[in-house]
Amino acid sequence: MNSTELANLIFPNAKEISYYEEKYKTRDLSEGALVTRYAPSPTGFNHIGGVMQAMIAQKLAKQTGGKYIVRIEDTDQKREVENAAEQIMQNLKDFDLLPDESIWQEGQYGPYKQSQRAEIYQAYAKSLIEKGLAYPCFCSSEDLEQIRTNQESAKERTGYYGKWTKCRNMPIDMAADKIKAGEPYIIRFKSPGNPEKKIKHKDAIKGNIDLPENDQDIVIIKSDGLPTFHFAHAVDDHLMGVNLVNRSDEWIPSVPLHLQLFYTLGFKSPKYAHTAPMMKMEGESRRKLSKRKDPEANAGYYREIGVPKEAVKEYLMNIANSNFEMWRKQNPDKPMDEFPFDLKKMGVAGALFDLVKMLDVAKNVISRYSAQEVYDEAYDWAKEYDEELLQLLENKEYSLKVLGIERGNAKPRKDIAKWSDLKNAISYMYEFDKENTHFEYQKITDPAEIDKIVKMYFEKYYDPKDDKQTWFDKMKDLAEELGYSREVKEYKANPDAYRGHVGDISTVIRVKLTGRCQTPDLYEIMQVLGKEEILRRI
RNA sequence: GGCCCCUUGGUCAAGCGGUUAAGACAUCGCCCUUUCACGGCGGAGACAUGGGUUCGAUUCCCGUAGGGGUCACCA
Repeated sequence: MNSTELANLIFPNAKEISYYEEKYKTRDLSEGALVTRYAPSPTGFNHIGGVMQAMIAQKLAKQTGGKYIVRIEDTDQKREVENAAEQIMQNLKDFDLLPDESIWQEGQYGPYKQSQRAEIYQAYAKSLIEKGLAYPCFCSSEDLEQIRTNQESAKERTGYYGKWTKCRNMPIDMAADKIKAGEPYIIRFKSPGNPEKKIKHKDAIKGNIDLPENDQDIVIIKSDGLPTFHFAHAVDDHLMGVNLVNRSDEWIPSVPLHLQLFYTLGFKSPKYAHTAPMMKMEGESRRKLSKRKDPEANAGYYREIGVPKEAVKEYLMNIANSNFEMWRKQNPDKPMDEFPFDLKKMGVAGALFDLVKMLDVAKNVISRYSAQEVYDEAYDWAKEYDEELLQLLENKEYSLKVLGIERGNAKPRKDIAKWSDLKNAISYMYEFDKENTHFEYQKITDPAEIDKIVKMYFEKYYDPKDDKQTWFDKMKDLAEELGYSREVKEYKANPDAYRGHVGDISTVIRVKLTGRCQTPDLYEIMQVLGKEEILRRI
C-alpha cells in the first residue's frame, strides 16, 4: 500500500483540495487592504479582551478598505457552552462590532463555524497524508503519558517529536491493518523542523522575535474527526483570505508551528499582530483578567452596570493606542471611526485593567450627550435592569428637562459614569416625600431659623419668572436681610459679624426643596420643578 | 525546568544618545458669583539592578533580579 491508498482508507469521502481552492477564490481587494478576523471559541461569555481584539480587527479592516470577519472556533465540542456563539455575536452587536461576514452574515467564504467545515479540514489532512506529510498515530493517552514520564525522567523536552514519535515511521501497511482492525487513531503532522535552528518572526506589534523551529508532530485531526486549533487556523485563514491575524500574545510560542503549517500546506502565511492581554492586580503580582474570577472580564458586565458602549470602546482604544486620549481631546466631537489606529503604537506589555479610568472616560462620554441621548440610552438600560428608574423616565417631557440641567453648555456636568448612577442622581426631582425627609444641614439646625429663611424667601423674594442673575441677587438680598453676608469672602474675613453667609441661605432652600445638601445648580432645579411643585415641597 | 516576551511615578503611558523625563487617571492644596460636579492653578510622585559602549545613557549591548506567557486529541 502507498500513501495515497492510506489517505483514501482514512478519508474515503474527502474531496480534492483543488475543489476548495477553486470554491474560495482569492478576494478582490486593493493593495494593502487587510482582511482580519475575530475567532472566539464558544466556551462562555465574551471576554473584554475579545472586544478589544474584535475592535482592532474591525478598525484595521475599515481603515484599509478590507474585510473583517468573525469565525466561531468550536472544534472542542467538550468545552462548548450552549448558546455561547449566539451570545458572543449579540455582545459584538451591542458594541457595534458586527463583522462583514460571520454566522449572522454569511459571505462567500463560509461556513463561519468550524464544526461545519470538518470536511474541508479533512480534505487538506488527506492531501498531507498522500504526500507523506502527515500520518495516523495510534498512541493512546496512556502511551503519551508514558512518553512524557520517560522524557521527564531523562530531563528532555516533553512532546511528540524526533525519536519519541512512535507512529511516525510505522510502515504504511501496518497502519492500514490497524485502521482496518478498528483501532482508534488521530492524524499527526510530520514536522520537518529542527529546534536547533531559529526562525525570524516579524510581528506587527512586537517586532522581531527569534524562535526555535517547531519539531512537534502535533495532532491535526482529532479522534472525533475535527481539527485542532492549529490546523484549522491555517486552513481557514488561508481559505478565507485573512492576511492579518491579531490575537493575544499567548500564541507567540505557536508561531513557528503555524508558519510551518502554512508553508507545508503551500499557503501564504498571514501577518501576525500579537497583543498583550489585560492584567489585574492580585496581591503583589499581576495576572491576566480572568473570566472566572473577575466580573469586569465579562464584556457583558458593562452593559449590565450601564457603561455606554462608546465609553468601553474608548477606554479599550486608549489601551490599544494611548495617543487616542490626545486625539479625543483635540477632536471632542468626532466619531471614533476617524481616529487613525496604528498597530505599531500598541504597547508590548500587558496593561493593568483600570475600571476607575474607564468610568472617568464614561463620564466624559456621557457629558457630551444631549439630554435626548441620555434619555434614550438610559431608558433602554432601565427597561432591562432598573424598573424604578424606568418609572421615573416614563414621564418623558419632564425627564428631558431634568436631564438637561447643566447639560449642553461649555462646562457640562460630569457626574454620571453609568446608567446605574442615574436614579440616585435624579430621583429627588421626581419624588419628594415631605413627611419623611429629614432636614439635615449641619450648619443650621434650629427649626425656627430654617422656617424664617424659607418663609421670608418665598413670601418676599421668590418669583418663578426671575432670570438667573435676579434670582441670585435676591438670594444675596435675603442673606443680608437676615444677618448673613452677601459674599462668602466677607464672612470668612469676619465670621463674628454674621450669622453665616449666602451659601448657608441657599443651602437651606436647597435642602428644603430637594432633601439634599448637594445638588446641581439650584436655579435650574427650581426652574424645572416649577412653582407649583416648589410650593408643595415647602 | 526549556523556550519566548516584558520592566519609566499608585495606574495607563510619551520618549526612540544630550529633555527642567510630556500627558491622562487617582491623590493633596488653592482658586472660581452659594453646595456638588465642571473648570483653572499648583504640590507630591518614576526611568528595577550591576557592568559595559560612548564626550554623554531612560534610550544601545551583556549579566542579575522581578513579572508574564507557553510547553494537550483546549483554544
